[in-house]
Amino acid sequence: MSDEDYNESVLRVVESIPPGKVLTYGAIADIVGRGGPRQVGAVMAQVGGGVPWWRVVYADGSLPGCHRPDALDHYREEQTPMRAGESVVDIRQAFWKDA
DNA sequence: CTCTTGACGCCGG
DNA sequence: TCCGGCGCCAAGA
Repeated sequence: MSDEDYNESVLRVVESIPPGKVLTYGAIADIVGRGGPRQVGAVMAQVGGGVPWWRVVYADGSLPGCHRPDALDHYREEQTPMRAGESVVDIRQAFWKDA
C-alpha cells in the first residue's frame, strides 16, 4: 500500500458519506484500517479539497477550526442534525452508522 | 537522530 | 456535562 493508495481510500470513504450524515476522523481511520485520526486529518488537509470535507467532524461532533462558517451553509442545506443554537453537529443523530 | 507540530481521541477531575 | 491534560502517528525542521 503506497501513500497515494491510502489517500485514495480515505477520500473514497468521505465521498461515500450521504448528505445529512457525518463521520469522525477516528471512524474513517478505522474503516480504512490504516493509520489513525491524525493521519486522516493530514490527508484531508492535503488532498481533501475535492470531497465533502464538511461531513468529517470530531468524535464529539464539534467542528475543526478549518471548516470555518462555510460548513454551516452545507449543514443547513443538507438538513444535518445540529445542536440548537450552536455550530456543533449532533453526532448522536448525524453519525453515519453504516460504512 | 531528536524535537516540534498538527483537519484527533480518550480518560480523569 | 464541561475542561484540561496525556497519548498517538507521521511529517518536517
